[in-house]
Amino acid sequence: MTVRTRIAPSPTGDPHLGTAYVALFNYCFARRHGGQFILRIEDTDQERSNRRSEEMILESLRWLGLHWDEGPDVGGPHGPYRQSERAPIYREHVALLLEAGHAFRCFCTPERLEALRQQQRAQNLPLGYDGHCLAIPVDEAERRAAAGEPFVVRMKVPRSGECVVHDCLRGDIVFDYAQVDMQVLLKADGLPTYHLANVVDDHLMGITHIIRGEEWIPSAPKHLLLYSYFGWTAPELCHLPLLRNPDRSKLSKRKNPTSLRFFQRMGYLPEAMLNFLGLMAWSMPDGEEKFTLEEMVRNFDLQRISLGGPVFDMTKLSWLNGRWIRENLDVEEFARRVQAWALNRDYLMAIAPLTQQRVERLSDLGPLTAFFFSGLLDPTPESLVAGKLDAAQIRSAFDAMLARIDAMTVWNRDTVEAELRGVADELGLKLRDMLKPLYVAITGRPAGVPLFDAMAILGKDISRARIRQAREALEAA
RNA sequence: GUCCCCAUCGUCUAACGGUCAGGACACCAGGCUUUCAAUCUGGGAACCCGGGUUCGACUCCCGGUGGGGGCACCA
Repeated sequence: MTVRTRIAPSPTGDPHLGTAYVALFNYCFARRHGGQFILRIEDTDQERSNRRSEEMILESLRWLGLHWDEGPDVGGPHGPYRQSERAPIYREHVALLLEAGHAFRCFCTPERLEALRQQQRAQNLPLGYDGHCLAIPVDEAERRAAAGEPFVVRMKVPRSGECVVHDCLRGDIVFDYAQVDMQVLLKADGLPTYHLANVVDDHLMGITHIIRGEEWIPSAPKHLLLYSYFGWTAPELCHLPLLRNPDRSKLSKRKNPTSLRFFQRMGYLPEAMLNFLGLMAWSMPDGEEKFTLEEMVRNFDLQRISLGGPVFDMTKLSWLNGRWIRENLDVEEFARRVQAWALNRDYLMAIAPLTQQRVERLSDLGPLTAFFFSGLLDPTPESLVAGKLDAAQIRSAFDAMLARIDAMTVWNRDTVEAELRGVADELGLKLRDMLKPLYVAITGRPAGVPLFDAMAILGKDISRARIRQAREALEAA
């Protein structure tokens, strides 16, 4: 049996560091055992999934050099590799479960379910479906469904007994079935939920080892139950510890930069990123900290994973990145990397129109545009509070901006302007007053090229990180 | 609240019953260097607590505490 692993990102936002981390381990495990590594897009959430996000995720994983053997872009014998294109497959499988009595139609309204949850919460009961629609006779359920009444399909779960989940790192984990929810498998829109799609696809795609984040442990019993309902052998399960923020909570974009694009814009090398991710929860047998992807593959062993959730420490990443720059690039290659990073024609052409009118000598360009070629700026509190607003006002303005920026999917001059005007209105501030500290946060100086254009060019990730850093500078003051 | 997972320097980790608990980042002090880096040398810094098991526990078991995650028609 050849080993097959997969990374299955959901295209609902920026390419996440955690995706790269899990992908790396899946990649290494598959390669180490001469197997295949598959990329599958989990876009069953019609509301949140979007193509742009999918493109960015693929782009970032390619940038890192984690090549997949099968995927939506390269195809393969088990396609399609995009779940939204597999709807008929899931419906067939749901029909199988329904027929075998392993699943049932549920006509409960979202309102009823919400009320149920509230009641359970109030009484400190475990949350979960109460089995209301289990009582509906099958022929009646079929009639109502045929008549066009909206419904979902839920899986049946034994009301007693226990389920043993074998995790290859933790050993056996025991759950009472009583605490496993009767999960929705097929949503009212006809698309499957993660739980169903994931099981069906992993089986059909021949996945032998599921290496995923620890957050999935609690739903493993549902997955195992589904495998047994279908009469399939379940893959090996291996749950990786979650990457953490410095405060030890699960790594999140609210607290830290998590977008792979951010790290790219910051000037980290893909080799160093991968190397550092390989240092998260894993170590080389000889303790060596600097290694290539190939070396990691050659030495990879799941048993060397440590289970405490690692804090992602950007300072150490920077040190490692420095080593890669110094030790692995000759001057020629270093120059090429820099050029590809920001001294390329596209980037310069975006900046040129903003600067031409503002220089008297070409040499004025340096100070005027330094912030375009920088990472984080580390502004002082004094420089930020130079305008009409006081520190507290600026802080809340920054908070409001960050909230809006997080929600933005389209990033350009006009959308940035619109959102920032929105923030000023929301806070009852004059745009001009609010923009002054923002200008310093983004460019590090009191004046220069137009702000909205600068933010558009810098991109969402760096812009957001600079605002967050400025906000923190004021906090400390 | 409830279920589950986890627990070594501030951080990433090594150790898989017998080590003065090792390395790395960061920090501090020196050396080298025209500056700054880089680099070299040195330093401080950890086995969460309490019970067992054992001749012997960081290592195994139990309890506590602490941290984290899950509890959606999101993944």
